[in-house]
Amino acid sequence: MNEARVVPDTRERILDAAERLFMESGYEGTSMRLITGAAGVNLAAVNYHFGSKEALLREVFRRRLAWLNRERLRLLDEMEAGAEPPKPSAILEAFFGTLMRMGTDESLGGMTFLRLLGRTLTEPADFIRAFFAGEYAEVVDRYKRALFRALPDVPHEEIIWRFHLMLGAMSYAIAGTDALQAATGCELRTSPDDPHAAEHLAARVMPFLLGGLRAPLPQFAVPPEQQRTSGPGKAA
Amino acid sequence: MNEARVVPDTRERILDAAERLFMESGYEGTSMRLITGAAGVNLAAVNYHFGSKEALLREVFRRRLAWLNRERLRLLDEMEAGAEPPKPSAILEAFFGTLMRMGTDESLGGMTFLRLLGRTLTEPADFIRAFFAGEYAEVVDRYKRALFRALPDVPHEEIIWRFHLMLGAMSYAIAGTDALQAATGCELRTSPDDPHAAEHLAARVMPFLLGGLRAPLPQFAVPPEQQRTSGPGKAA
DNA sequence: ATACGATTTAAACGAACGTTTGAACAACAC
DNA sequence: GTGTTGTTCAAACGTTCGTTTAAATCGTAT
Repeated sequence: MNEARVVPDTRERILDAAERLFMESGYEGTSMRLITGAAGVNLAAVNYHFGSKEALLREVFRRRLAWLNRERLRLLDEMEAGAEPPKPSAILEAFFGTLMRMGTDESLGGMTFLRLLGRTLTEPADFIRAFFAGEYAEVVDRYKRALFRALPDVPHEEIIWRFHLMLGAMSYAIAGTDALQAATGCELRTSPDDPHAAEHLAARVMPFLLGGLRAPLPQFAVPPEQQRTSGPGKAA
Repeated sequence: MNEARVVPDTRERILDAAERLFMESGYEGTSMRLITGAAGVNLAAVNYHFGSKEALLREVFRRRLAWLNRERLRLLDEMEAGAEPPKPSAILEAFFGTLMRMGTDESLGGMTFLRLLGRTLTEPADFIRAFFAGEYAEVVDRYKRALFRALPDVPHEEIIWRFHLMLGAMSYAIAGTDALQAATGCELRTSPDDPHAAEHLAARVMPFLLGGLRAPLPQFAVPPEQQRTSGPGKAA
């Protein structure tokens, strides 16, 4: 038979094990033998089902990002169908709130996937960066343009900068690899075990992000690419 | 002879090459043969001069962090010697501004080290996290307590959270590994080639960080560990 | 029962990894 | 000169890596 078989859970077992191990030790730090060992399958199973280790990583993310991308676009479509363009806070809530909601839903990967995502976004391997660029392109472009519309007085370049800064704060927070945690002696509880980790995160992070986005603009000359040359002052 | 020799630059050549290559490809992604090849020295030189690859990474950082830690403590000492405790903005300027100033000074590593630092802070390897915890412990503790004093109405836990979030935004920004850059089509120019990259960074990032630090506190119950139970409202 | 495609298995592949070795080489002390 | 000490070098060490192979096994349709 060729399709629609009662697929044995080998594929899923591999994906689950890889998701957890990649999160714990990174891509290069996790060997195929560790993955297949943890999944309880034969070493050759990864190459049979996915083709290569790189393809496995891509599939680990595709499985989760499909939902994330769809949900983010759906929320934005919904907001933009309204009478007036959405406010910055609503845009951030849709973009980052959706992400953090994944942390509470185990069927979407839970905190394990959240931490994996945060850590992998900073992996230097070329194929990883290329993969994310492709996976994120549409969603990021849509949200970027929504922010342009919501903040008409802020130069586009500044908005892009702050979008990246928000993403950085978010990635770092959910990654929880913070080398400073041990230094400060304060556990920030973003562990995959805490059932309320995602709620804590959201309540903690969202005000910070909004505060950063709406901070006064920097002093120096703004490239006059747009309407008014907003000097120092509230960005929103 | 046993000391004060006319040390050949082998050690420094290795450190410089390792700094650049670790920045480009990460710790696990950079082989000893690549490092020694780029430095123009023999493969065995690393083990002879440093002992192991792990020890090499530690030395790459120790060489730069010595100055960074000293300067950060000096500025804090200076501020705290004054009549009244330093304001949050001054604390952040000392902590993050010092970091960014390294990016302009090639003798301190320049943008290459800045990017390396940003990327390595998220490496999952245990020995890396343990090393940073030790290197940062004193400085982070001092600055943390300075922020407690500067923001007496904000719960300690909230300050620690925002300190980590600022660090995340900063790390991500200086790392410049942003997978989203390719997606947004906007080059954020944090490349080691741009001589003004560090100034751009500082002007861009500092207002964002301050805005985040001073954002309204989250709604939910504040642990009554301190004086007044500040509900939602400006944090500073 | 037989045939066949899909999957699993044990074993091996060549390549690359970090590290070690022991000889060669340099600079200085006596 | 000889001896000593710090450094470089080519070569090899044993291990682990991702991947491939070919036989064995399973489930089902004929």
